[in-house]
Amino acid sequence: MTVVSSEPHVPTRRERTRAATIEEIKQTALRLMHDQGTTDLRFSDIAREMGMTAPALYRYFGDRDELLTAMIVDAYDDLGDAVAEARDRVPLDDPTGRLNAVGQAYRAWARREPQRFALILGMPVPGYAAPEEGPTTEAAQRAMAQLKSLFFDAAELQLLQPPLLREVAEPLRVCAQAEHDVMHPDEPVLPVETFQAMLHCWAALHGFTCLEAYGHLDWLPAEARDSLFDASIRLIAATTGLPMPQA
Amino acid sequence: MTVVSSEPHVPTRRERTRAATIEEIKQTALRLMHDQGTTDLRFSDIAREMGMTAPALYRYFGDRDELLTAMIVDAYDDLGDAVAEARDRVPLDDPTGRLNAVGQAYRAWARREPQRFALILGMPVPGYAAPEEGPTTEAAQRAMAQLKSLFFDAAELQLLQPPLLREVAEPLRVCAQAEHDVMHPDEPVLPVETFQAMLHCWAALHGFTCLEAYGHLDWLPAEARDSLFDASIRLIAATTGLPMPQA
DNA sequence: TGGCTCTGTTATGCTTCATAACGAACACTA
DNA sequence: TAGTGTTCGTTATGAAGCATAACAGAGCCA
Repeated sequence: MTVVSSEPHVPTRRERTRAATIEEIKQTALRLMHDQGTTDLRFSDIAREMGMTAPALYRYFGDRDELLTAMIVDAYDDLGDAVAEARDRVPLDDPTGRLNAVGQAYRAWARREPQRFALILGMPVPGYAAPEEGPTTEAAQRAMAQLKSLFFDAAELQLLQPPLLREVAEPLRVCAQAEHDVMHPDEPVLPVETFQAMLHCWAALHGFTCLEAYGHLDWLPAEARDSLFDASIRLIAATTGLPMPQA
Repeated sequence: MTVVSSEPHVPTRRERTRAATIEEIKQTALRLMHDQGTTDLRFSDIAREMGMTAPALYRYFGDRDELLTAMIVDAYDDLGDAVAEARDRVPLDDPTGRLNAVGQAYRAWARREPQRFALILGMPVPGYAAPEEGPTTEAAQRAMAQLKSLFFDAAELQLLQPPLLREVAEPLRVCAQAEHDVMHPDEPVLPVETFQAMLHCWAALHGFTCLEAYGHLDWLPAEARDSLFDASIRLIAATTGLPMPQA
């Protein structure tokens, strides 16, 4: 029980297998969600799939909600990673290209895993009460920071033109300042109108993504949806003051 | 069983009470969803609330999905009505004001009834399979037409400037034409770039609404959210080519 | 009044979440 | 190598939900 070694924590064999089981549970739950196409998950199904009985899972997650919380955190992290990776594949001095990459990654992730997308950014799962101030909000902030940093980098390189809408109402103005002080005190302060435009950008991107991921754009053929998305990204770039590609 | 009267259908007493019961079931389900804050609904709860036993409900809805379908249709209709009513309160010659009214109505409805909003425009409820080609898609199209008609009216009055983005990729172009021919063959044809902008408009509006309704903007104080929404509406108006208010 | 339908009931079966009680494997210590 | 406590899994049990079956009373009509 007492850790004597000087290393932070040498995982014992038991801890390793335990961690592996936890991971397997989450993976199995993920696969089941994906297969069945719902955000619903049953302990019995997971256990059956793993060749175990349902009560055994309670050794690892005290509750159905606890498993859900873990999966929500994972999903946020995964989405954030996907976005960050796509963004960083485009050079810093091409912020519009980076925005496009971020948008495409966001969209692709949601289409690839609509259930996880619904889990984190949709309506809370029936019967699930998110832990207050818990790890989920942290994970959400981490993911959101990936989008913000795009604008920070662009601002630093002087690549940000004024956005389409210059006026910012007072409540949002003070709030932007507060948000900056709390979340990014070390970053240079972003123009308020850019902050406003950025939120609009997120909303527009998110809206398209939701509609598509949940099938509400199925009446459009795939290529038309792609065209529309491209157009939306260009509109978003224009409204936020990112340099337009050629045209 | 055979209807002999010349009137389309004189509802007999039994039919009236039956319809009333169906209505009460839906109302009760709605209230429970609202109270519990989920899209989950249990026959047992509804029955208990109505002073009945659960199996009795199967006389009115053969299935939990059947009840859900009915509620989805109602929700679409209700949303469509709310949007149309708000829109028509603003004169025809002020399309930007009408857009604002539509946006506010959409947003207000979603905030007032996040569960119903999730029901129709969110991820399908766990275990619910929407009937193919059923009444839900019709209801959805009716609701969506309320937004479109705003643009039709504006176009008819020559109040539509070219949108911010003129280029429209080929796949979307042909698709817009087809959509028009199928859905609104009698209306004058809308410029393709306006069609594109309109979809972007819907997505942006929907994105903000989703984020707010599901609590992902709770870190912003209410007045800041209002400001942001106003700004978004103005941005949307600008991108779609609607005349900007004063500025 | 007799007969039919409609509407509700109780009884039943299956499935899930969740807990309790128990047993076997493991790791560590003497 | 044998002993001991922890960990992990099992079966057993209970409560609740969906759904169906079988049955009983009320309404309507000849």
